[in-house]
Amino acid sequence: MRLAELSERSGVSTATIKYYLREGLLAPGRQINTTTAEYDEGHLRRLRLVRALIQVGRIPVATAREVLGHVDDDSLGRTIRLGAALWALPQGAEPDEADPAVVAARREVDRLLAGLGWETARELSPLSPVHRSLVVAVAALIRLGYPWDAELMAPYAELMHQVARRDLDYLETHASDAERVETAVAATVLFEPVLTALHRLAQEEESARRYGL
Amino acid sequence: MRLAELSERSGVSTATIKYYLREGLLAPGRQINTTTAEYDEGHLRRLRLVRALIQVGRIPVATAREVLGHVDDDSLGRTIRLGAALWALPQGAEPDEADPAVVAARREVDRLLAGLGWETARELSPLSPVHRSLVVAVAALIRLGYPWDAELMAPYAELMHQVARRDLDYLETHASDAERVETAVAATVLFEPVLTALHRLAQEEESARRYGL
DNA sequence: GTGGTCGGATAGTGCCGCTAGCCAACGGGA
DNA sequence: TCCCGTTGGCTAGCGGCACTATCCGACCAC
Repeated sequence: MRLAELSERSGVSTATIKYYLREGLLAPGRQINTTTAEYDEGHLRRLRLVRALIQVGRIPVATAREVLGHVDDDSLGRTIRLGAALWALPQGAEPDEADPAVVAARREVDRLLAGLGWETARELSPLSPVHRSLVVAVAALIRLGYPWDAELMAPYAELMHQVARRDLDYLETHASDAERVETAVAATVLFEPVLTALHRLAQEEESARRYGL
Repeated sequence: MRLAELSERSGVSTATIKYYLREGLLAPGRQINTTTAEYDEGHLRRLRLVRALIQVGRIPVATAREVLGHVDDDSLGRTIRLGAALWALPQGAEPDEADPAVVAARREVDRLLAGLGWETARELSPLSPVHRSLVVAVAALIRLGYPWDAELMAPYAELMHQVARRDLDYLETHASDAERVETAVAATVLFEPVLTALHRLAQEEESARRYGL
């Protein structure tokens, strides 16, 4: 398969594919001569993943490169690779530790994790980017004056834990060992828009039931 | 309160506040003379909301203007205003109806809503932007070759329905009538990053429990 | 009266995700 | 054998977005 066919089958313009190649999101094809390269089904698959991450998952190109770099890093074990890939995902600003809302948010998040017994999350908490983005989001709610503490978050966390168990069950049944890291990344990034949309639909539905249209 | 104080108390630069005033995200202050305007606590509160929507909720400035416009529209009833505000929220591309993945995704989403008995969502489905973004996200998963049908989504939808019930309970206990629309918008937009972060934390935790660190 | 601050306006900046155009080197069909 | 379309590589440019910097003339406190 050459560039034009890769473009046609993926629906991505040749100019954009060239851009992804330049940015290292897509491995170069097998060079046949100075002016021709051959791409395979793996390239097509990866290209579709890249598009999904960027367009549906709203991940910046630079972040996608980093994440996919970890996915492809054969020098590491599966679990580490996955951890590194997910570690690279979060975006968003650093919390300002001088802000009292941030201090309060951090306290509540730590209390939440303690109450849930999420020991892994607690051990990693000073470092984890996910933990940081949770603190930032909670701090925003507190700053707006909404009471938002560990007791309020706990049931939400339990529900998301149920979601996470389903995610991993899905992973175990639908992905072979070889592709598990890639599938895990896709699942983390692409389930989120689905969850968000279901959340909003559920809000609309429940709101209509309680208060009418 | 004048511009400088509004800036100091909100942590937003005067240049940015001027920009928000220009863009209509913030009502002008009470004009004292040609060169001075007076702002009040309401302006401060709104400014913090705007910042939260844009920075934490990642909503584009133009969308925030539209959403807040609906929140402030006194000519409509509360329910309508809220609906209009939430209607304006979603971002993201239009689905390409010629794409077989999109067709399949739409079919599964419709089956899902029928199975759940979410009649409101079904009635609005051809129009609702949330419905569209769900279709786009599901289509991306299908395009990547993941089996993803109504039966798989249903338990996720039920869980998000439980989340939505909590959201509305929270709204009923923590917001007065007057500020309910504003609170509802804040809740929809700002709970999402919290949920997303909890989701990823739960994934990390569950993954560590199943497979070790 | 004069220095500092105000609101208002305009132009510019930096980043991001492409996109367009050029080039010389092939290579498959007539 | 010729020739024209396509290729990979390269560089430059574009359009949108969220600010940001600067200037200006008006004003007010001292």
